[in-house]
Amino acid sequence: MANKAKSTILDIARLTGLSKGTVDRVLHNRGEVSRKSYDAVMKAIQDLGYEPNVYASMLARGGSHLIAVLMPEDEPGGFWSLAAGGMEKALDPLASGGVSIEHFGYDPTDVESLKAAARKMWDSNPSGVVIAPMFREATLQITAALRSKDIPYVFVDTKLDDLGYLAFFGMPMYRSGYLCADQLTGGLPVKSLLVVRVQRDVQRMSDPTVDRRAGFLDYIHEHFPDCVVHNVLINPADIPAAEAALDEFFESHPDTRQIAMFNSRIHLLVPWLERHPQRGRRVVGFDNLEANMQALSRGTVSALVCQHPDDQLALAIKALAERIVLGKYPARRDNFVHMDILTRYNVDFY
Amino acid sequence: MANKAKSTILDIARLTGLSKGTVDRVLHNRGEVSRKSYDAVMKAIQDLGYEPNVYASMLARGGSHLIAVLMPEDEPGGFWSLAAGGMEKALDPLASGGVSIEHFGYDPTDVESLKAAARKMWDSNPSGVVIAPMFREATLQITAALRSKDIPYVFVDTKLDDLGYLAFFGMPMYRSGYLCADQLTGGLPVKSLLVVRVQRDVQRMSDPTVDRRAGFLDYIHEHFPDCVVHNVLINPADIPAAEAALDEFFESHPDTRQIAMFNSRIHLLVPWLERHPQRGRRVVGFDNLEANMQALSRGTVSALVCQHPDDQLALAIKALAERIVLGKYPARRDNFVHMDILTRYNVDFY
DNA sequence: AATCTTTCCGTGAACGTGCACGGAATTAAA
DNA sequence: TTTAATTCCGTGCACGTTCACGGAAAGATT
Repeated sequence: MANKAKSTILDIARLTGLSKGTVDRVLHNRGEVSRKSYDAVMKAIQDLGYEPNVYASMLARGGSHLIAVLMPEDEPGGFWSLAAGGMEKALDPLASGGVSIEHFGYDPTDVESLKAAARKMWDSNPSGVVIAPMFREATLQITAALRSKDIPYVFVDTKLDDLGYLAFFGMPMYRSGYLCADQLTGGLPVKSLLVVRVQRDVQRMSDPTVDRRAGFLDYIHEHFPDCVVHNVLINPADIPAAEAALDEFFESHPDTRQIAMFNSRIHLLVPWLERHPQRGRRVVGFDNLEANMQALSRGTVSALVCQHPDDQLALAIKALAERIVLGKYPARRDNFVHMDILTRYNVDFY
Repeated sequence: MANKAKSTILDIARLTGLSKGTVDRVLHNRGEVSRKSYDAVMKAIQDLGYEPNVYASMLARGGSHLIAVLMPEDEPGGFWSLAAGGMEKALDPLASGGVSIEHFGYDPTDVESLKAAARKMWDSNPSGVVIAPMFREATLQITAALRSKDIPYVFVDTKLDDLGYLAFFGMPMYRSGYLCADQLTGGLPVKSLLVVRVQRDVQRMSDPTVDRRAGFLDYIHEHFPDCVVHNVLINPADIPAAEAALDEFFESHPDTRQIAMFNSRIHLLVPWLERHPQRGRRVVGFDNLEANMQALSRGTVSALVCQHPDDQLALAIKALAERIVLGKYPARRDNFVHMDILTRYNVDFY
């Protein structure tokens, strides 16, 4: 911006009477330079409006920056598999070459597998790490270690009460619950509705959907104080039992027309829903999993609120890459992706 | 992918017994190389799985690629101003340095201004051009000239019946009308509704909203054949007259509750709407203009269907940059951005 | 056979930065 | 004063491409 003719490291050297070696040292502040020279170079950088040439830099360094992704792994078509797709997206052809990405997956229900993944991650000697935290304590240990080695890390999906993170990319969970309730009711009074929830393990994992649930309930209570919110708990591993629970519920509440789920597994209900069609029913779930979108276009599901986990991951990686390669800090530390509403009429273009 | 150790231009030279100069010539196929050598080099490229090093390439070329954007210009906060924001977005820090962008604006109601802008554009000697076409004939002349100079161009927003374009980024107009109708009615039967339309100039400009209107009407006729669709024509330059027209309409149709507009100017109706509140009214418009979003969060407008013109432009520029810098062709030629539904409950995170 | 074209190809200097190496300048220790 | 340690700094090669320049080889023309 300052000078039209892009100034180089050599210009700074000439201007200060130093050599490019010294300039290089202050640019990467790795010491071995006197206070006087340091100040002179800094001033020259300001005056000339110097900006490093990324291409020359990348070329000289010979690439090889590793960004590690520490993220749960699930079945193909699942939420985390969808998110994993964002890694390719981030490897934009123009930006690639210099950075590579490695995915260290772990079982979201098993702390030990996280620790194992973290060890492997550690061995790969990454320049930056993306973390989707599931277990608070274990993750805090990891981030502490990263901080002590000055390795930047960004959170995705869930944020921990940790202060050293470079950035966070996620969804505004409370608001997403609010939005979900609005989509479910269409803004029209409802007497009773059903929320299907998944039984959580006893382990104290971080569960972001509690905020979503709060937003949902607040909307209902604010708009329709008389509405009764029923709950049915299911176990994803035991579908027959889950369907039996639904049968039982609708036996005693045949008039309930609205069904919501707060995680990405609404597709689990689809077979049952399609065997039990109901006039005027509305079903709202979350996230653009392939199975969910199919149910959407068949009309079984009315709407999906999407947070695009792949975009979140891609943005996280990009922020990390900019930090590592250019030393640039993200504009905002906490970034909330926008919530998209998917219906059968706009699902085709996803 | 083929070889782990990234192969270079020099590897190819050694393998073929030629020199890097020759290899370079076939890589950019600018002739001056015998058939035999050409084939040999091509084979070696295949065998080694050679991929050019973008950084070295950019560095050597010394940057300075110009992408010209030939796009209408309107008032601040207008549709095209929003789109223009995508230019910055495209200048991703990691990708920048090599390409610069220049915007050549024109008056969307004046063919002559397009021609003038095209001349300026031509003088800037661009390596690629993004075009948002408004006038068919004049634009076809421009693209013909571009083709004769082998300058790639991509269409944005509207596509012309032109075969030489590199890519197109736009919205599925017909489907967006369909979606709009669904959002307006909520899927529930409606007896009558109002469409507010803008008087078009007589000039034969390309007007993509006719497709949108078709999609809208088809939805209505398919779902609610008894519904009457009323039209009110307004002139954006004469708001008082427009409001008078609305007064007149609702005088004779007091029961009509749903209002739609097919372009981005729904905000023009907002003052009138807020002076004439009506219980149970639904208003649906298009595009995330600042004024529209404010009306949304106040509840005056019920929903907006957004096509993110800025993203379209950013994607277009990116595709062009990849073509110019890397010689890479986009995966798909016709790209439809997804349609986002905005309500007052998810507008905050845009 | 000599000269002139034409076609093809190799050479070498940039591009701007990173980094290892060694050496100068300064200060401390003898 | 000499030597050793320390702090600071300059030199020069490497990274993989691009491109202008000049020249060899082959063919065409006398």
